[in-house]
Order: sequence, then structure tokens, then C-alpha cells
Amino acid sequence: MIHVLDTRLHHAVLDTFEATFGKRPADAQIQIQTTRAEFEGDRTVVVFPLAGLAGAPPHVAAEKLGEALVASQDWISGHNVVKGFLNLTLTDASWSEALRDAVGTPSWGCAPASSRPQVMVEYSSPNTNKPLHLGHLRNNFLGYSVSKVLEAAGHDVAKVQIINDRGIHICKSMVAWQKMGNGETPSSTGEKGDKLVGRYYVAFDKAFKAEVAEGVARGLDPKEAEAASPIMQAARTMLQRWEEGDPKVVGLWKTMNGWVYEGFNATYHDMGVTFDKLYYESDTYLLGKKHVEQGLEQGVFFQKEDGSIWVDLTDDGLDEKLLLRGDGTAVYMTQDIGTAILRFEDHPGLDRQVYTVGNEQEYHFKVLFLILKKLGFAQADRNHHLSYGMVELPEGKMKSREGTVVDADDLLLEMRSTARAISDELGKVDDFNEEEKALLARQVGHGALKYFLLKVSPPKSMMFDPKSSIDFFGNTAPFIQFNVVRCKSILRGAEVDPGSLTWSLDTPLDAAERTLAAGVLAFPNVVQEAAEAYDPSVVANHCYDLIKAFSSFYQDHPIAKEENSDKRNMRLALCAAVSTTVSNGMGLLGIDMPERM
RNA sequence: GGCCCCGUAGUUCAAGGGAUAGAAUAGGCGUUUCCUAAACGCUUGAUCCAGGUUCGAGUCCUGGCGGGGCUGCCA
Repeated sequence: MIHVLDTRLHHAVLDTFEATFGKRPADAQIQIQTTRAEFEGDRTVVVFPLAGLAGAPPHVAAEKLGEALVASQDWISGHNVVKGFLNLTLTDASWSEALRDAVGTPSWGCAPASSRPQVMVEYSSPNTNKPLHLGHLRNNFLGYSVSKVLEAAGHDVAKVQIINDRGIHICKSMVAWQKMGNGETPSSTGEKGDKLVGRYYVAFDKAFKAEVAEGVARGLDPKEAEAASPIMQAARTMLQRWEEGDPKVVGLWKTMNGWVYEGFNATYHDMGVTFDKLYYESDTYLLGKKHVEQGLEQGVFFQKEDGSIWVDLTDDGLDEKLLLRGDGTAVYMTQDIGTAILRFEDHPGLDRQVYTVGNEQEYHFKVLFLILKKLGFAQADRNHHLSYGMVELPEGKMKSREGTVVDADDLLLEMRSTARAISDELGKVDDFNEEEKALLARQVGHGALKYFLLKVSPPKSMMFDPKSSIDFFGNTAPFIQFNVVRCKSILRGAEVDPGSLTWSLDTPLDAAERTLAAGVLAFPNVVQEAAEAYDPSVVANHCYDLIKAFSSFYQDHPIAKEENSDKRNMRLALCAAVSTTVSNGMGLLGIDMPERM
């Protein structure tokens, strides 16, 4: 854990080392860390890497360096050496000063807006045939949170989504609806549009499988049977008609897409995620086609006898990849090429793009980025695939056929209902009106879910156990929210304005107080680190550690009983700083903090 | 087969190449009883295996083993 005082310490070590040993270490050789609780001191300099340069054994060099630091820096009050570790104690005043600065900064941890280049973050981008499920929740929360983290790190962020509104998959549900729909609409059935269309996609799949099975029974091999399936042929024909602009097909397409996105938007609203701009695949696939055709002319790609266009990536250790079908229609990759290029054209100042997409598509993005490079696209290496692992259930992977898919709407509802039930049972907010109670249930229930999905580092696949994830104790958002509420309540009770608290800078801070201060002071670095790694879990775990430290601190440091006003004010400032830091951190995860609960 | 990701307490997750691998939860023992979405103290318990690099490896390298993913004219 690095914090703001470390920058100062870093330079002091560099200069003092040079003055003492006559050589200047490289920045990377200076390692500073939090002193372990069992040793005396606040910050520890790891001297092993410096021993060679000092020409002395680590413990000797550490001792000399420690003496020199204490002598030359009035804010370092003491030192001790254990093996090659130099433990330093900082003065009370240095802690108090840093704490005072933190308390006076409501946006603590957030860098000035737009102090760094613009970044585009894509997330969500679901398949329109399937209602959103648990996996999409991880995607949306992750993408949204990474956007917030990048913003806090000073970047100008554009949150975008690609709407997959064309392609064979759309035609499948359209065909099924035409054949079996009897004119059903979301308003006639009362069903959410995405759920209705999803149902017809399933119906298509069922009919298709039945036709294939029938074909196989007639003696065809499976591939032939698939190609011969009438319903699949109908879907292909429809895709061609769509690309030709057939008004009837386009009309149906607009209607059904409208249903889906009405449904999705309701879920996005419920999740609390937003987008700054939407890109439509139907707008970008033609641009993609153009670039593929240009690539073919330039000899970057090649064409097979059936007219299909491919890229050969065998020299890069990958395969041949299809870019355009034999019948001239576009595939997923075609539109992704167009979309990537369009986005950089749209945003002249754009430094890079981040794609939040599951790790099952790592190959796809590797190929995409390589193709962009081969096309000579200037920003080809300014793309990042933010890959994340699957969410698994105790029974294994979610499988729609086995009915083990956890629906996003259902889960969100269940989370708020559970939070509401607990809240009602406790009766602590009986004075809330219905609207306030519903808001609290949402903040707590949805917060629990967001935190659960974001506290795990993205590359890892994670286990979602519906029973234990509803748990509101331990490393959970409700625990954090609750303790921040306590902080706020303490400050309310003390009737002070945190920003105007003053105390003598020499007021001593004990070990527990220094730990809390260090957690607060480290927060800006934590945000930077999270931004560089595209990893909100860094923020989540830091917030938990800090609030937990506060929780046990308050257990035996009840502020109200403190008589000395310097000490009391310092502790109130600490309380305010913790509250602000953790609230800001949770905000970066898209989690709201209630005032009371 | 090839390529990618992951292997840490019973379980779910931590640990910028640094000291005795941390939490939570479950279990065990004890205290307390609504101050706060009950509390506190103590306790049991883990780096998949084998080499290598390093003053120092859960972390980096090589090889195994195990789990997952990708390798579609699906997205």
C-alpha cells in the first residue's frame, strides 16, 4: 500500500542515500511499504536492493541510511532495522497535516477531470436474442466501474455500446416469430420485449434441431441436414433480403429490435448503468465491408473459390479467419473492423479503446487487433480487450437448456426484496416513507450484488452461490454501507463540519489511528493502480480493509468520550476522511451510499 | 492436437519479487446480550507437483498434473 507521504519519503531516501554512500539509486530500487504491525514504525524501506550499491551488508546499510534520514529529515522521528528492512517512524505532525489535506478534499482520490487523454470503454453489447443474465451483470458492472475508475484517474471517458442489431441471429427470431408468433407483441402479452423475442429465438432453435434430426433420420449426414433445414434456409434468405434493404423485412426488423431494446433499457436503468453513445452494427458493417474489400485489393486478405474473403494469420501463430461470407454478407468480425475504425474517426482525440467482453472471445480480439494492424490502421495498438472470467454456479456453468440461467431482472428483484425484508424486520427505518424504503432496498440489495461481482479480479472466473451471495455480512457492500452510515451518524452526533475541524498538529496518533490515516492517504494511489490495471477489485478490497479497520478501531476508541478537544477533533477528522474515502471508492463501483439504514 | 486463462485454509476471495501468506465464512472454545443489519476474545486450518532464476518466489522461467475457455460461413 503506497500513500501520499511515500512520494516525499521516496525523494528523501534517494537524496540521503546519495549523500551517505556517494551513489544515486534508480527509482525502481527504492521500495517502500507499510511496516508490519509487529514491528515499530510506520513505513519500511526495503534495503536489500540497495546493499550492493552501498557496498555494505543490508543491515549495515539500513542502519546508516536510517541514522542519516532521522538526522536530515525533521518529519522522520525514529528508525530501527530488522535484517535488511529499515523501519521509519513519521512524526505526528506529518500524519496530521496529510490527514487535514484529505479531509479538506471532498473529491478525495479523484484526479482533476480531463487531465489525461480520452478513453472509450465499451461494455454490455449483448446478443439481442437472449435476455440479460448473470454474466451480463458482471460485464455491465465491470465496464461501468472501469469507466468511473478511469474518470477518477483523470481520463475523459466515453462509455459506449455496440448494438448488435443485424446478422443471422436477428433473422432467426424474426423467422420464428413470423411462422409461430400469431401477431404477439409485448403489449399484447405484457411480456418484456427482450423476453418475448428470446422466446422466439428458442423456438427457432428447437425447430431447427428437429429438422436436422429429421434429416439425419432420412440418411443425411449432420452437416447436410443443417444446410437442408428449411427454417435455417429461411433465415439465410431473410438476411440477404435485409442486406438488400427489402422494406418488409426491414420493417419487421425495426419492430422486433425496438421490443428488445425497450426491454434492455429497462434492465440498464435498473442496474444503474448508462452509456454516452450507442453504435449500431447496422451502421458500421458496411464500413467494415469496405475495409475488407480494400484489404483484398491491397493483397492483405485473400479470396476463396466460393467468393468468401479470408485473412491468413498462420504466420502470427493463429488460423485463417473468415471476414466476409461467400454470399457477400458480413460476419461479426466484419462489423467490428468497421466499428473500431469509425470510433477513432469520430473521436479525433481518442487515445485508446477498451472492450469489456468475456474471455471466451480472447481469440476474436487478438485476431481483430491483428487485422487492424495489417490494414495499416494507425491506432491498431491502442486497443485493449478487458477480458473477464465466467460466472459459474454451484451446479456448474449456466445452461439455458437445463434452465440454470440466472436472469438479470429476476436476480436484481430478488436482491432488493431480500434487502427490503431485512430492513422491514429490523424496523430501524420505520419513519421512512415508501419511496425512501424502496430506494434503500435498492441501494443495499443492488450494492450487494455489484460488490459481489466486482470484488473478484476480472480475469478470474468466479463462483456465484445464490444462497451465500445474499449474505450481508463479511466482505460485502451492506457491511461497508452500514459502517459508513455509522461514521456519518457519529459526525452528525458530534455536530461538526468536518471541513472546518482543527486540532494541534502535535496531537499524537496511536498505531490504530495511523493505520486508518494510511488507508485514507493511500486511496489516490489505489485509484491510479486500479485504472492502470482496469481492475475495480483493487478499489473494492481497499474500501473493505479501511472500513473494517475503522469498525474495530471505533470499538475501543469511542469518540464521544474523548475529553481533549485536539484528540477528539483529530479522531472526528479521521472518521470523516474514512467516510469520504470509502464513499468515493464505492461510488467508483457504481454503489450508492445511504445516509441511514 | 494447437492456443489462451486459472490452480492459495472445508468454502468464497486477498497478497505492487520482500519480513511469520491475509480476510470473510464455516467449524471449535469462551464472554456478552440488543449500542450497530447482534458484539467481542481465543482457536483449528492453505500456496497442485518437480526443477530453475534470486540475498529473497504464491508471484518470474521450464516441464508435468488438474479445471475452464477458444479453435463455426454463430455473436
